Amino acid sequence: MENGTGSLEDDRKALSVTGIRATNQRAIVLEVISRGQGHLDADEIYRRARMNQPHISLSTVYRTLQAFKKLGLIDELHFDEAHHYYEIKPAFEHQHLICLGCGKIVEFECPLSQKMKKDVARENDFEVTSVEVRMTGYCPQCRQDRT
Amino acid sequence: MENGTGSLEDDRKALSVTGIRATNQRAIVLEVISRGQGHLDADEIYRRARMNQPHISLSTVYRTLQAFKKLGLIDELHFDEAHHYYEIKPAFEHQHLICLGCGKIVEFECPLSQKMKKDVARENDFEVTSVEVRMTGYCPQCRQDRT
DNA sequence: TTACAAATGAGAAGCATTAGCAATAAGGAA
DNA sequence: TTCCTTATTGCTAATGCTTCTCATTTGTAA
Repeated sequence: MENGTGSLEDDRKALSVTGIRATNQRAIVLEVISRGQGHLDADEIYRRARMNQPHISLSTVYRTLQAFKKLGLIDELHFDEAHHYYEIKPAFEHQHLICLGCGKIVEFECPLSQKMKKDVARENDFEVTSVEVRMTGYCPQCRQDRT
Repeated sequence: MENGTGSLEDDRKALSVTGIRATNQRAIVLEVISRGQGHLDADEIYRRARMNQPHISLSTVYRTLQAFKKLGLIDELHFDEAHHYYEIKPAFEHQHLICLGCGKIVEFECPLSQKMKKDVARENDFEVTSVEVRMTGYCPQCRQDRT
C-alpha cells in the first residue's frame, strides 16, 4: 500500500497538466483509482484514500470524482442500481460482463461495438459519443454452485 | 386517459395468470406502464396511477415494480444515475440511444448484439442472461442548436 | 361467507450523493 | 519568500430515490 509518495508526485503532475489545482486529496484519489483494478465505488475509494490521508472527507471524494469525470480522466460505470463505479479511462475501449452470482466483473473487448456505433449513428442521424455494453449472467463457478 | 376499465380487466387477467394476486393497484401500474411508451420512472408511474386511484401509495408502486420485474413482465433500465426507468418487456430485443441534449430516447434493434452475446458467452464461459447496449450522443436538433 | 395469507397505505428509515459555508491551502504576483 | 486571491476542503445538514415497518385491508381458496 506504500510505494506511495513517488507515484503520488506523478499524480500531482498529471493533475496540474489538466489545469485544476493539484491537491493531495486529488492526487490520492487518482492514485487509489489507478491501483484499484477498476471498479471501485465512492465509498471504497474513500476508505482506501483515508489510509494515506486520514482526514479526507467523503464530500471531497465525490467532488473529485465529478471533477475527474468532467476532465475525462475516469469513467463512471452503472453496474447496479445502488452505486456507481469508477475506473481510469481505459486505453482501449472495453465492455463489462457481470456475474449475478458473485458479482465478479469481467472486461472484454468488443470490436463489434464499433461497427454497431457506426450503424446506429448513421441510421438515426445521431452523433454518438459513447457506447456502453453491459451483459449479465453466471460465471462457471456460480453456475456449478447453482446445480 | 380514460379508456380505463376495460383494459384494466385485461390487466387483472394477465396478473392472475402469473400467480400473484390481481389487485387494483397492480392492474393500474401495469396499465400505466403499457400505455407509457416505455421509459417511465417510478415517480411518473405513481403520478399517472393516482389519476385512477388517488390513494395508491408510492411504496406500492415500488413494490409492484419489483414484483413485475421478478415476474419478467417489465424491464428495468439504468439510463442515468438518479432514476430507473421501466418498460413492458419488449417482444423484440432492442437497445437504447439517449440524447445528452434533450433526453430523447430512441430505441433501436440490434442484430449484432445477439452475435456479441454468443461470442462473449463462449470466450468467457459465461451463461449470459442479458445484454444491455446504451449509447449516448446528440440528436440532429440538439446538434444544430449547439452550433 | 369465512379464514388466512398476501398486499396496501402512511410514514419513518436507509443510503448514496449533493449543497452550504466557514476555514484552509494552491499558485501566481510582488 | 511573502502576500493575495480564489479554488478547494471538511464538516454537517439536506436531498432524493428507494426500502422497510406495521397496523389495516383485500384477494382467494375452501
